[in-house]
Amino acid sequence: MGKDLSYKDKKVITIGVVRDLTGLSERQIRYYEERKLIFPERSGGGSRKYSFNDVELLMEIANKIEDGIQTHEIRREMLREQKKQNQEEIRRKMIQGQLNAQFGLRKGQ
Amino acid sequence: MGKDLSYKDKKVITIGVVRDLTGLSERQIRYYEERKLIFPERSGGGSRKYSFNDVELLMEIANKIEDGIQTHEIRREMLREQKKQNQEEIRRKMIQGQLNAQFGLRKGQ
DNA sequence: CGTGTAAGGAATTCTGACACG
DNA sequence: CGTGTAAGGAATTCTGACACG
Repeated sequence: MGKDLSYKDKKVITIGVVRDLTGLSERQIRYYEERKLIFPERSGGGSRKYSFNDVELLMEIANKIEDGIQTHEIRREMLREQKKQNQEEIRRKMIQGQLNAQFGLRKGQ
Repeated sequence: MGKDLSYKDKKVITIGVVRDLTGLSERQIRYYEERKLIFPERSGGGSRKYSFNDVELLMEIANKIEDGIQTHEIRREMLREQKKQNQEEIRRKMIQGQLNAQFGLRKGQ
């Protein structure tokens, strides 16, 4: 149930490493969070922790900003994409439900 | 040429996160480095950085130590494994070389 | 041998603010 | 709006050493 997100989605990278990986400034990285484009986790002491996916996302964000797109516009784009993907997932699950009802695949035993 | 080591082998995780991920103490993690079982990179300021592969390796090491195997013995095991893998790689490359010679596949145009 | 710990210092990160434009 | 920066503090990490066993 759900794919193995083990590496790419695990939030383990501190902001300094993200800075080195992306070439962005820490200021920029924190600002994109403030604008709700990126959502790091926090360590017990409060340090931000990012995933490799976050790193890739940050680079996409940086590209769009260079193209003059504003953060709130980027945010809308991202929300739209997400909604589309959620609906796809719902559709898949409904189809799966139909199949299970038809052929009676039960989970557990 | 060579596989895409992009995530699993990238050294981006600081020791505190590795501690949380493995359940080992920082002392243990540093000690296994001292015994040449693990090889983190260093940031500019000198902080250790580990890969997900390192994290997995550390858990294997911890298991062996719990089984009473000493670090120098673990080290020998690892060297043996490495040597075996290197030889496999050499063999593969030689075979590949033969095939290229036979069928004249040239690289570049 | 493998690990805990206290010690002191250095690198890292955090937040809120002022600045520019 | 997006980003730089100086400021002060807190969390993180580092090394070398002493301890136990």
